Amino acid sequence: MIRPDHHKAILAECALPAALEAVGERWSFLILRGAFNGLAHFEEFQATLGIARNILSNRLVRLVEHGILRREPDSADRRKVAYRLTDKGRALLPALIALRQWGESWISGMPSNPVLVDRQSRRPVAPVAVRAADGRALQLNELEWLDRAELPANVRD
Amino acid sequence: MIRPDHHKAILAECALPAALEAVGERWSFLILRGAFNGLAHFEEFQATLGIARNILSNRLVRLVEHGILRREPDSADRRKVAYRLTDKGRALLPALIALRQWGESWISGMPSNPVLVDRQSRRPVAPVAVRAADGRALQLNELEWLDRAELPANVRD
DNA sequence: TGTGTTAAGTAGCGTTTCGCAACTGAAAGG
DNA sequence: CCTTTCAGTTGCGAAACGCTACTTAACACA
Repeated sequence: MIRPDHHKAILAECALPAALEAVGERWSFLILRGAFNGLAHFEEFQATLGIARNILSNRLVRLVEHGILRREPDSADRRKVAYRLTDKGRALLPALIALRQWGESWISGMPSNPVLVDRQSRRPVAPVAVRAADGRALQLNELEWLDRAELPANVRD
Repeated sequence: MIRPDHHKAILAECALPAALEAVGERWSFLILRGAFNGLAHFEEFQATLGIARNILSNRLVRLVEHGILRREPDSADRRKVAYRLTDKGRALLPALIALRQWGESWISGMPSNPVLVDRQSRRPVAPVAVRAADGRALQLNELEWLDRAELPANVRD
């Protein structure tokens, strides 16, 4: 158990605030969802999401600054600019899917469209879960928060 | 592949906007992280997170309205109120951990504290990943977005 | 070469949300 | 009583958001 007087110090060492600073704004996740679904151009995002143009502009700049999207001008048509996911951006898929699945289960109550499927089986992906190193899905009562200093030394890094 | 003219209609059927409406505000995830770490009282959240009191008050009300936290007055000391995670709130753990792990890998570059460990092995949990129904972790190139209508009928629901 | 259209923004302006600090009110505690 | 604690609320300035209109550069084609 974590001692109450250490909560503040401990929670400051968490990467969650840093992550939220990059993608925590209202539209960021929706822009990323669009990108995962193949949107790439300013006008595509704008028309699809219905986001205000100045906000979209601002979010795209910020996502590029954070290295989540890459801004690549089209050499064939120099009016066009494509915003594409970087590896860093693609790495957000589990978080995005986890959030979407939560919405399906606990808010909308129905499966979203489009469905993310495994290309081989063409079946929907499994629910995103927290798992042990060996792959077992873990419930909350099988989990525990541990101060890093209390970790067995061999797994500390 | 999804036809461009259907993007708007299709993305409207997604549960992500609904999820973000519930937990997409700036402090919501940090409040939840606090709750997962055992915080329960107004003053605890306020002192630990350094959030403005009016914002905290507003967020707690909203999270309770969404059924993510439960507001339970303390029968022994009637000044005190405990905010505790509901099942709906607890179900957000995978999304929260996925986001935190992304921050560790791509922003802070170091493991966060406290560490979430499997109680049995006392080792950190595995990276949250998108997996096939059989448990295989899937890369982005093994995934595909499919319109629900194109799903094999036997797995459509 | 002029005319119209498209892509990607920018600018102006009102509304909403955020954040700080000070205040309130009820309930312990001594 | 008198003080402290807990959980908020209020007032007000600053920042973010959203709508609409405007701009700028680059095609397209006659």
